[in-house]
Order: sequence, then structure tokens, then C-alpha cells
Amino acid sequence: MAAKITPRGKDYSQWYIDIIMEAKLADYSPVKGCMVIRPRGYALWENIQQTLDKMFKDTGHSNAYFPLLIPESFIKKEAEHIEGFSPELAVVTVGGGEKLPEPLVIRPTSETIIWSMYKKWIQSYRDLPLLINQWANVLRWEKRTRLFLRTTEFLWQEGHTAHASQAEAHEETLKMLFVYKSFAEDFMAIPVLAGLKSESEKFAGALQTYAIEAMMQDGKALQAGTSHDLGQNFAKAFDVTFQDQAGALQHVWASSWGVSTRLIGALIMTHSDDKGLILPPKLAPEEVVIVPIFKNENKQQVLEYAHRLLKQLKTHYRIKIDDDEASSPGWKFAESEVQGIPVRIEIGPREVNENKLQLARRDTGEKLQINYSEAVDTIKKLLEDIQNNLFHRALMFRKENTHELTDYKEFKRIMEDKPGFVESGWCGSLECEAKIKEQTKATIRVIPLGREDDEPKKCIYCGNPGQYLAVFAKAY
RNA sequence: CGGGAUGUAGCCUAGCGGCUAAGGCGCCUGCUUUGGGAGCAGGAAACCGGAGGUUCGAUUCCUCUCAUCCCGACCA
Repeated sequence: MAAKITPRGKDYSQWYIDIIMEAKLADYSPVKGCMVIRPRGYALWENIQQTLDKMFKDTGHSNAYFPLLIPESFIKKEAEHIEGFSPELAVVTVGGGEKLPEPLVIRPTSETIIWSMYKKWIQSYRDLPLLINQWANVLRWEKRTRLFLRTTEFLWQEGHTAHASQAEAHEETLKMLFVYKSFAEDFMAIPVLAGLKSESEKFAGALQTYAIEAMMQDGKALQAGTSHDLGQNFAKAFDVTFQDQAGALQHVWASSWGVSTRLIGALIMTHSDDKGLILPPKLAPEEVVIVPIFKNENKQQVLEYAHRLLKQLKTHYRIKIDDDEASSPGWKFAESEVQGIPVRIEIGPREVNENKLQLARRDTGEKLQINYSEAVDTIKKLLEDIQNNLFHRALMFRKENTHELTDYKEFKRIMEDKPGFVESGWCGSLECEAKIKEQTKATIRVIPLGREDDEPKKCIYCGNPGQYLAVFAKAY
């Protein structure tokens, strides 16, 4: 009777915490707002890292590492940037027992320290583009925290690129946005909307912010990644110039983009159910678990059979065997479900005698019996099928909970009764956006890309001609 | 930072102004078991979140404080 997961329907927040605790992904730390990422959670992050890192390298980026501590004066150089971040900063004022001449800020993001270095490294158009990524921890003092979704310290990746033209920087911004989109969809099996952020949701210091937004099972939106066109804002703040081919001095154009351990929160809330975690096979720390079932008189045969299978599958899959003799099969079944392992192979005397295997898939709970000899191929197909099913299931859910609306009353009703995404016209004014937020708690998540040709609608709030098609939702 | 809730063994909870602080889960030992969270026997483990106060006596009552969770405002 160990794992007790609160059902989603009863208390969604508690369900989320229970999943994390029972699956041993993370734990609370002694410091408020911080979390410990446990081995199972970190293994997930490592898989995310590995895949994304390859995608970054494939698009020409290199990794580097910039320091944690940033002179306070750097942060203050870009006006909008400091204004946006100052409430969240942690500042070091004492070092080695002595008061520091200048306080040091623990990075909330690294634009400033990176651009201070880019000033040194960039002189000519020949030095561009400069395409650097770093994997790092950052710190933002948060008033309200939630495991993985919002913690004071979190792990992320931040790309910082420098370009010779505005067009190129913009292209890079979009390119990386779509890298995120394909990562989310192809690996995490999370359908996302890619689009532009409104002015009020924009990154402090950017010209434009783009984001991918996912829908969680409670109908709320989660921003899963952002990509910013920084224009020349940081280049100007740090006076980073280059000589172009004509010999003229210009400020450099920039982009930055990031995803964080928040993705793990997105993963949990997109796929998991009341029995525990559900993981997409491509990112699961283990794709397969073998559970041997035996009595004393057939223990030998069953274990031999199971280990023979393990040895054979090991070269194809991330796999483990749960052959601990102290716990019962039922316990192990439940445990594999709590942990979200996509495929479980049950092997008892029946299977041994008939030279078969019993497979159980985590996403649907369905069980099927196959011949031993079919194992490698069937599991391959099954894993692919699970990966696809998770994506389609999430996509269906999003479709069912996305409403195209022109009536504000209906908008309010939906946000109250059964929140989801609402696609509506928006006139572009800050006032309408703010009013909607005040009255419904919903914000503009994105102005989706690729929908520019849709017939313009009237603003859902004021009724004036809509400038944009906007997606509204309550958000994490 | 406002509102609410909760702090008793690793976890969940019971308890009462007074005797050795009780139970379940988990853990350890042994035996027995194993097809959906097994059984029996034995065992270890708690300065009852912290400080102060009331009292002959406080885990229990009072005050303060700290921490965590939930809801709001602010944010990836």
C-alpha cells in the first residue's frame, strides 16, 4: 500500500506533486524554493540534454561556459532588462569575509556577462555569426515555487548568438524556435503552438519573444521554450560593434533562446495518469523492464529465461530487470507504472513453458502475448506506437479543448468552467489584453505563426477590427 | 507579500494537562511466499518543528517564531 497518488480529478496540484515524489524524480531541499533533482529525474534531464545538444550542434552551435557571478553594474546596463529582473535577483555582497567593493549578482540569465565578452571577441564581420550555447544553472528569486515548473534555482540551456544583420538574427530566432518545436513534438510527444509573445509577456530586453506553448491536462498552458530576437539592445548596452564589408562600424544583432528543467514538468503534466508517470519512450531512462514471476520450484528456469532475454534485448534497448526476490510481482507491476516505464515484460512459468512473453504497455495498460523470437521487432514497434500514441492523445486533448470564439461571454464561461485554449481576434491594445486578464485570468499565450492568412476577426474584447489571431489561456 | 492549512519515528496518522507517547506503511532478522502493491514471528527507530510563557507537571493550553503545502498578487 505504498504509493498513494491523489487522482487528477480530486486535486490536480497534489496529483502533480505525488507523481514526482512517488516516481522519485525530485525532492524538496532545505532551502525554500529550491529542489533536489533525484537520479530518476536527472536521467530524464540528461536524455533531454543529449538530444537537444545534438540538435544545437547540428545547427552550428558550440558550447561554452560563462560564470555564475555577474557584476551588478552589468545587469543594470540594459534598462528594460534590469527592470524586468531586479525583483528576482539574488545578490552576493560578502566574499571571503569582506564586504565586496561591487555586489555580484547570481545570474538570472547570462545576456549581460556574455555580451561583455562578445565585445572582446567581435571586431569584424568575419567573426560573425558567433553561435554559442551554454548549459547552466540560473537563479531567480521566486515568491511562489512549484517543483520543476518554477523553482528558485533551475537548470537550463541558453543560446546566445551574434549576427551581422537584423535579418540573420531574426532568422536564427525562428530557427531555434522550430528546433524547440520539433524537439517537443518528436521527442517529448508534446504538441506545441509556436508563436509570438505579446508585448506584456516579452522577455525583458528583447525586441520580440517567440515561444512554444503546450496544453496541460487541466487545460492550462505551459510555456515550454522561448526564443528572443534581441535586436541591437545588448550590443548597444555593451557597445559591441563590428566592421562590415564596406568598412563601416555597426552594432551587432543578437538572439537568445532557452529551455529549462521545466520541460520535465511539461512532460509529467501532459502524459501521466492516476497510476503514475507516463514517459515517452524516446526520453525514458528505461524503455523496458522485465519482471520475472516465479515460485521456488521454477525459480531457476524463470530467471534463466528472463536473463537470457535481458542479454539479448540489452543491445537494442535501455532495459532493466526487476528480479528482487523480496517483493511480489504485483508490487513490481505497480512500481513500473509509477515510474512510467513504457513497456513491461512479464515472464512466469507459463511464458517459459510456451516460449512466450507477456508485454504490458504503460500508456494504455493493454497486455499482449508474443513469441520469444518476436521480442526485438515487436518491442521496437510497440515503443514507436507508444511514442506516437502519446503525441496523438495529447494532440486530441488539445483540439478538444481549443475553441475558436468571437463571443466574450462564451470566452468567460469557458475559462471558468473548463479552461482550455481560446483562439480569438485581438485588436492589439494593451488595455484589452489587461482587461481580459483581470476578468478571466487568461493571458495571450501566443500569436501563432503560420496563421497570418486567417481571416481577421474582431477583437474578442472591444469588438474593433482584430489585428491578430491570438491564443488565450490560463497559464502556469 | 496577503489569505488558508499542516508540523508527533524515514512516510502517513492517533493521542492526552500526569504512568513506558499508540497504530499503519516502510526498514532490519528469520521463515514462508510470489500471475496486480503477500503472510507469520521477532526487532531497531521520536529530545512530539523551534523559542518563550502559564502550571507542581506541557507533545497537549497561550504567545511568538520557523518551515512546508494550498489559494491569490508577481514570474521560465
